[in-house]
Amino acid sequence: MSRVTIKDIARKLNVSATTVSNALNGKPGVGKSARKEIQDLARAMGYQPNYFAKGLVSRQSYAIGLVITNITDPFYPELALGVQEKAGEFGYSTMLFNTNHNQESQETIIRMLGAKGVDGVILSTVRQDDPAIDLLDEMEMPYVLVNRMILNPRKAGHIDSVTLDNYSGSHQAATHLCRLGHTRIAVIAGDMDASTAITRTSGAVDAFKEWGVSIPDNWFVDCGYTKDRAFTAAQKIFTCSAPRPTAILAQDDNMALGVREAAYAAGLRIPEDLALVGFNDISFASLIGIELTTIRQDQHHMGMTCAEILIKKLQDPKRRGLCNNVLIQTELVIRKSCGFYPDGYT
Amino acid sequence: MSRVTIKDIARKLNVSATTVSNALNGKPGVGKSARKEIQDLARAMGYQPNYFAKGLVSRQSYAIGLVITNITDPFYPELALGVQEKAGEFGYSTMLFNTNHNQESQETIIRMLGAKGVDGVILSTVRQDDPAIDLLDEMEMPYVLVNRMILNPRKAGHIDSVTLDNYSGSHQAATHLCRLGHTRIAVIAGDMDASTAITRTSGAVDAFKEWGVSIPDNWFVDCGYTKDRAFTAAQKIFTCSAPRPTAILAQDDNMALGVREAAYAAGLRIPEDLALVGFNDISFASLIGIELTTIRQDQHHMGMTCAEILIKKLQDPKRRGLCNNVLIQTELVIRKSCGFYPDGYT
DNA sequence: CTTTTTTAGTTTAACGTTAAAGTTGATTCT
DNA sequence: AGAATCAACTTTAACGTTAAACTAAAAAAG
Repeated sequence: MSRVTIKDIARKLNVSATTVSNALNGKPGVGKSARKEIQDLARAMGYQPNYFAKGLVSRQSYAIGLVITNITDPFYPELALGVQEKAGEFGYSTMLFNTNHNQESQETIIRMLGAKGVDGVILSTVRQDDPAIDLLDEMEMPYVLVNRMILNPRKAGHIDSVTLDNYSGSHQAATHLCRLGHTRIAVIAGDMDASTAITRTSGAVDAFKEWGVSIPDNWFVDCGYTKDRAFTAAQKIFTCSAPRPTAILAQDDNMALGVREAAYAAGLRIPEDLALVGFNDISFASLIGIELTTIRQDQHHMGMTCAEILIKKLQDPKRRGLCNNVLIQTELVIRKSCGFYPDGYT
Repeated sequence: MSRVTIKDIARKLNVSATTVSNALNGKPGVGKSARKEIQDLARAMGYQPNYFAKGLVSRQSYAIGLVITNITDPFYPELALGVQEKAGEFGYSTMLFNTNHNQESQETIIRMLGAKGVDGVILSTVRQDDPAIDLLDEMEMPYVLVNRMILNPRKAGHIDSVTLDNYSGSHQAATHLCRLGHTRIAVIAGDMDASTAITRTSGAVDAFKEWGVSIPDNWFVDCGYTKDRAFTAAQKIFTCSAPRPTAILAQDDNMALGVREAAYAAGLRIPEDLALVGFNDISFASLIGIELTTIRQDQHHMGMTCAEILIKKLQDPKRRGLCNNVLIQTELVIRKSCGFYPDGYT
């Protein structure tokens, strides 16, 4: 691989290595004809600058790390793609790592990213007071959070984040159920140590208040963002509650799918016996037979946005002091799972 | 980041940099007590070896590249996860790149991987006679193909690959349809320039022969591996063919979902009016209301396998000459989309 | 026409690590 | 006891690139 070095080119043309370097990097101090000669020869010889030598002197890797929980969660692929595309535009490559929700491995990964010399990190799905954040601060590694923000106002002011407008998304979803006349609504919440779940819950609670809907405590289930846990939680609600809820607000489409399976298992029809709303609009939510009413978010855009914030910050030291907290707007997508079809939708 | 160098440690302990390096890398020539002292101080100072300096002298990056078409295709996340996990076990990190089916960007990506000094590449979904392969050979970059193999016997002998046993998988699927009594079967084939599609088609064709089923030419559609194209292809078949096929063999679950939507749009019920088989068993194939009969494959295992082959090859030059072509076994998963439920399945 | 400035270079050193060759002084062998 | 071996180091150089300081000649300025 890349065996041709700057020195080889220099030797052939009887110039110094520095001149070659300057010529190829568009720096001044090289004559017009010599520059062209050098560039042509470099191309002809298939010269590729050595990444390690460059990194050693510049202390830049032009690589960023993207740390997610698990790429097999349908929430992430589109996000990862957005990050990679935007990073690619700036000439950065992306290293993707899965923590599998494991705190320890998250720290190991971050340390490794540091050792590999990435220029910055995009960190998804951190918890409040996550030690990963302190670690990154300590390493003086630039980073941007995505899909979670730090709510603690003391920290929040200097931590960049790109998140959904979870409050208004969840408010929209809850309002939709209330408007359809539901008054017995259960909320299957994601991990309540996550900013998304906290904010989504408060959006729903406020909507319920506005509509005068009150909900028993045991219909708020803090169950963790997985299909299986949502299945179990829903099962419990269906068997233990009389009267049963007529609607369920799941804070995530995967969880909604879990609820759906539990509902079918309990002999309930959707939407006839149970209205169901999800959150995320993963690709499969639109399939015939599923047709989940949900809150759409543009993960691709989220990915692009956080990559852009990070890289601009890397490239422009002036931006270092500024703090970006971007809220991505959501959209209510009405399908069939709540039993209300808008005009033109069949 | 990683500001502590070997020299800092050396200076503090009045030894040479080489001794520190040797002590930390477990090499001989360092006294027991000195070694311990060095290791302790290194830990205390938070020493992290500089990746670029190491790479510059060792010419190893401990990074591999994984080139796929698009991570948002549900086929890939599990594969990517498997690659990363296995690579991680060996201390390698993975750089993921999406070609978006674009030949040119694939070549750009491979060149960039070369420039970034990855030690090897896992390349998915190449075409027969793909220029990417020549490029990798020319760069003398070790690589393993996954999900495709090169059928041309002149080349095949020295190209590692990990693929499904597509022939027998497709044979199983076709046999299943024939055994259920179908004789009017259409095949929606993926891109016929891909080894998977070629092999899957030949497995199906052989099964049809064995059952004496003959199929008109226009019921073999070479349509490209996407849901949308499969939708269009199926639509055409439903409207143009009389009598209509009673079963469709889709060479991919996404395509099967496209066929499913087209069938519903044409007023056909599944399985009553149309039996449908997919291929891959993506996670959504099992959802209630979809319940697609399909061929399961273990992408995670595929990912692990190809990462292992690549890295073992990187680490052991003796293996360089050997060629691995691993076939991963498939399994027929019978759900409801063909109208036959085995015992215990409701 | 001398002095200053500019252009087009060169030389040196540094980034952090490690391989290779050299230097001690102690230990073992005969 | 003297030679050979060994252990525990050190010194030097190299990996490929670039920043910084230098030089020589040409061009511009006075």
